Amino acid sequence: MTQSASKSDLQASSAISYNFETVEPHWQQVWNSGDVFSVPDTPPADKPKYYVLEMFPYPSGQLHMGHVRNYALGDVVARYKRARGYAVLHPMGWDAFGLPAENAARERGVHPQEWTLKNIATMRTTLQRLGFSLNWDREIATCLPEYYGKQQKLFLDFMKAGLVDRRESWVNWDPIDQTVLANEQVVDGKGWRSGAPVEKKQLSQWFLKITDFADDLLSELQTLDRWPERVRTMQERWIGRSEGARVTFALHAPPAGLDTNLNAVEVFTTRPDTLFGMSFLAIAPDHPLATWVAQSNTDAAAFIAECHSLGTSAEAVETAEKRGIDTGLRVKHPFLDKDFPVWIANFVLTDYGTGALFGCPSGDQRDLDFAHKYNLPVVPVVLPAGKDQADFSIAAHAFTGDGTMINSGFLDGLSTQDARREAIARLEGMGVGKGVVNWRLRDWGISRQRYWGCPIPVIHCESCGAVPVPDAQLPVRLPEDVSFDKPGNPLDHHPTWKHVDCPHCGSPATRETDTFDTFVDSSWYFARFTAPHAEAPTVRSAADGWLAVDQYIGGIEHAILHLLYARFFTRAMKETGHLNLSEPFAGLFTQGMVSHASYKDASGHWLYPEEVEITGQGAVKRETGEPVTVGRVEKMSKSKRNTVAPSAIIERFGADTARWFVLSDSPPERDMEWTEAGVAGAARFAQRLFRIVSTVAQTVPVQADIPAEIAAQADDLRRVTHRTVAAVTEALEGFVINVAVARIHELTSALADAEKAADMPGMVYARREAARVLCFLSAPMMPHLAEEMFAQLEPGSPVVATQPWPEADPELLTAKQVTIAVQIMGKLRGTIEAAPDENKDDVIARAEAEPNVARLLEGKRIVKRVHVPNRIVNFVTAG
RNA sequence: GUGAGCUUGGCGGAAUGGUAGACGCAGGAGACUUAAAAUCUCCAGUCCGUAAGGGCGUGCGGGUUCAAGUCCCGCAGUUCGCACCA
Repeated sequence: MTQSASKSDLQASSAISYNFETVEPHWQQVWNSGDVFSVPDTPPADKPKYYVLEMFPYPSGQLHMGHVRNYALGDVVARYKRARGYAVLHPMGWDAFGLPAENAARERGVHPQEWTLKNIATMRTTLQRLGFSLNWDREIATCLPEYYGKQQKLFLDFMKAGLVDRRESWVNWDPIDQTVLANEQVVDGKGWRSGAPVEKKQLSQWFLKITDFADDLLSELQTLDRWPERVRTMQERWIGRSEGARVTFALHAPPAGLDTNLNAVEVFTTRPDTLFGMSFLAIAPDHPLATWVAQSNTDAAAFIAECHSLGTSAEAVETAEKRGIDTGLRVKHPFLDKDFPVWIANFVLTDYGTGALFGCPSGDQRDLDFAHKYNLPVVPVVLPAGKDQADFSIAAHAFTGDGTMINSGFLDGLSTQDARREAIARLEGMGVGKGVVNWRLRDWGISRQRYWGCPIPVIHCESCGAVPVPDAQLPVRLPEDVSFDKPGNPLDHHPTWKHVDCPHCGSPATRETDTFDTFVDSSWYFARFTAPHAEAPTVRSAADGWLAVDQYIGGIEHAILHLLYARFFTRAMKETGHLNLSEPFAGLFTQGMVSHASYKDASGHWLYPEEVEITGQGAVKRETGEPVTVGRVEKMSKSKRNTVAPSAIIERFGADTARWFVLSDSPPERDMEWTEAGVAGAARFAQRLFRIVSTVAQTVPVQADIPAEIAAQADDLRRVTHRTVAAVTEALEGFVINVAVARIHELTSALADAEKAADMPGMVYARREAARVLCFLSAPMMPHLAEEMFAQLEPGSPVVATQPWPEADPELLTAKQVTIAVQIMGKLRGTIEAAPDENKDDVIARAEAEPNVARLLEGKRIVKRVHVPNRIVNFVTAG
């Protein structure tokens, strides 16, 4: 035997023991050779289809416990649905493009492709070792041309359909690394890697016009009734529909030399009713008019530069004082014969609305703060209900609620609602404004100045402009011979790759060297899984047959971007004929994180759990015995070193134990804590279950028919068995897997207890029945153990993975005898036994006679007798 | 600021308005063993009581009900998301 100490502890002592090291690979091999998890591209006609999908992993190098939990949950659904007679599509792939591969290349000189493929191989091995019922023949990796080439085709079709745009956009630019940074890569206004101050820079970028679908993406959220409410709410807020008006303010005296299209400033407002309360107009630092002003106004230029240097982090925004600079320009009010100053203000957002607003200090707190700082007038225009105009004024707080209009000319006396309508009507009549719907959602900028991503299939020609790469030249492959010695984008530095002839006119041209945002890759992989090897991006019979995904499972961190982009892509693919549905994910489940205690040694260094030993007195460092501080239970992360590697757990306890533990204690949507004691407990249970079922298999003869004579103990066991079938079924349907686990524990104990009454009539049948049911009920969670037990119990039968789910006999769902609680005034005073659905009067009479109840009822008058069948009797007394 | 969620033993958690604490972890006692591990049996919210039994208990304060962890109103704490969105 070549077992480690810990394994022999668990296994060597007991005569009957589940040897996962040989059993688990054996059944994996049986499943694979029997091809039991494969389904055809076109779903079979004789079964309903079910598509279960977990968010595919980024191949970082090692599977982590969060993955194990995610895929264990998905596998429970897949195996359960298969047993319920569905044709189940359950694929797996790799979200394989992204920055870590480039970082590895720069830091360790390994090529991104090599690094990525090696990671995939490692992680695939771990996943397969866990025994998930996946369609491995559908595996895809987004970094392979077989995938990203089809993505380029989609992009070109989107272009033809007018869903793609190219425009200037502001980016975070790292001047040292010569690269664009995502917002989360900007830390305190500096590049996360270089530490250089980040600059705002305008670049020409590709955009997908997600805002074309804003209305639909919002309204269709209502149809997603199997999505968590909070995810829908988050998306709703992200899309951010608001009704209001656009109003044009003409400059009072446009300065000479000003471009005529800057002669007026357009603002968006949700409160056109408060126009009479205006005291200034504010534009964003990047508004074209601000840029123009800064050319000749050094103070303005300095202010704008300062705004740019300020970080966009939450703290910076929160603490930033409202500041501005008066441009000296003035605009005419549409309704009043007055003009107002134009300020450049740091709190005006460039990319919301029109990047300009009119300030009404009495009706908006930000405007009020600004007015106070710069001594601008505050005119109250909305009178709250119950207030008197004579003594109403605005001090520290703006009034943002509804009321009656005052100081507002023709709007005076109207309600806020009516005033809004009237103001818009007047503006439209004058041709200086209109009612509009404004969206917070912006078009999706997809250009990234990076190597390890899908090349954008466009060629830039001096005479023809941006020319799509012809279909025949797809895929545009990434060159492999690239250098990461220089900062910036290796595609840009490559000596030959970008130089091509224009497909249009044939003259020398250059390839687009930007690649797609990796969110593009994950926006359609669920569709590709339905026909992963096809020439076209999708095959309609496959996609139409399998989609939508019936159950999508993943982390809450993707609640907004990934899910929104995927919803958009599905619509865009529908518009271009690649799909025929709008909503890709009919059901969504967001699982909680896996957390673990964190440990620090005396010098403050984090320690991995395997470096720490928990003793009766506390925690000590395993090697040295020095004391260890046990810190908070936190999400597993490398920085806190509170991670546990799945591969190590599998090696020590086996796949089934790891799976059982992550499913056991906590409800799937909540965070769970990984503990050494917990996983050891799961391992003990696996052994116990195996031992009990094995004992039945080896010692209880087979009896095909239900015996005529059956003792009470055997009947009880049968009732527990059938009730457990019903309870586990209900729990799995409701995704409360921890409860299913608890019910399996109970049946296991009941079967163990039955051994004592092994000789009673009917026990042979009842024990075999319970053992058989345990195989099937535990199979979604511990599939290898289930197969091994079942093979012992019924040798020669087909594998559990291909067998139907057990059915509960309705006759056996009720107990033969029920315990009824007896209360007086709602307080429990005793219990009595009764037959199910026993006559009400008999039950009440016996309840009243229960000794303790009778004692307490003495001398009391019973005014009411409440009887809930099979549950409770409650006496209401008086006096 | 704003939206959503959560709050039950030492811990994770269970509970169609009907015996609160299922199931598990940790703990205690015992059996087996030369011993340990493993396994098995039993105990276990809390307070009073030898016991029978009783008091108090699901964050806090009210309410509805024969009966509230569950429904309603208010408050507190906590977590997460978004955040100068005009």
